[in-house]
Amino acid sequence: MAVGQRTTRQREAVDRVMAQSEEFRTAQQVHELLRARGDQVGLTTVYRTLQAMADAGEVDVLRTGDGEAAYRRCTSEQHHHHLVCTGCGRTVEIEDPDVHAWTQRIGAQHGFHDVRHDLEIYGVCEECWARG
Amino acid sequence: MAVGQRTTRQREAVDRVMAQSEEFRTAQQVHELLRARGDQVGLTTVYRTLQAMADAGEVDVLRTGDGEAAYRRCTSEQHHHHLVCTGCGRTVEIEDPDVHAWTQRIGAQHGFHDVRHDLEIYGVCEECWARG
DNA sequence: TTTCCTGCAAACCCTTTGCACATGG
DNA sequence: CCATGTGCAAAGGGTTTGCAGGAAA
Repeated sequence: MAVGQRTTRQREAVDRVMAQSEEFRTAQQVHELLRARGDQVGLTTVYRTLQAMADAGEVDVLRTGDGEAAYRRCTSEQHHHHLVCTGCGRTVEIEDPDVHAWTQRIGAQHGFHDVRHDLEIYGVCEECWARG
Repeated sequence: MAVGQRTTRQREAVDRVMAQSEEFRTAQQVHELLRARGDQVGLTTVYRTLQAMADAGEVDVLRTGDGEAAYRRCTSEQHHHHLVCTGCGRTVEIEDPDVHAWTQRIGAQHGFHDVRHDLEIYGVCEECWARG
């Protein structure tokens, strides 16, 4: 848990669900999973908790093709990107050997401070491609 | 214009706006730009036209961080990225020597087809930094 | 006890859809 | 003509917020 937050039944439940999988899940999916396992947590709280976790850097966020926010536990502290299938949403985590350093260099060259970047890679995975 | 579509004042207006810039714009921004230049086009029509253009492969689509769809004219020009100042919005165009090739390689390694990517670099430019 | 958290309901906001009218071909 | 496009208004759907009650510290 991030500092400055209280330990509540609801947050522990969300933590547990996020901890047990590496898949991206929307807030609604997390909420449904919680219901399924008997943890009663309000949808609002799920939204707020996931946002807090994202702010704290505990989970990654991305937007699905139809505009939903999807969250997934960070599996590596190291800077990385995601290769996302636009067909099924399957995601592969990609280590980033060079891009980060390159963007820092570019930013510095142009006198920019506090440089960061967003990189998402999209494609159609083998299965979805075969399926048509 | 894509085949099988009628040429209307509204579509020509949207085409014109999209043609004159390489920036990503949301439907609402396009609508506002049209109003500003005196082209009266309904927001609904802007949405429908941009979707049609996306289906026809005339524009690229991506989702912004807060879930809006953003559209940009497909450019056959060289692939490049933008270094954007989060203070004043100033943008520097950056040539991309390696990132594109790298993402293609990564996608292929994981069996992905039709691989593309979005990369935006953010920072605070010298002036904004000095200004505090 | 004080401060933060929760959850319901309602508000929000972008986007899509139903429908009657307008218009390109 | 008539198939397609347009625009208003209303519905959709995910997400956020106001607020009163509840729980952690």
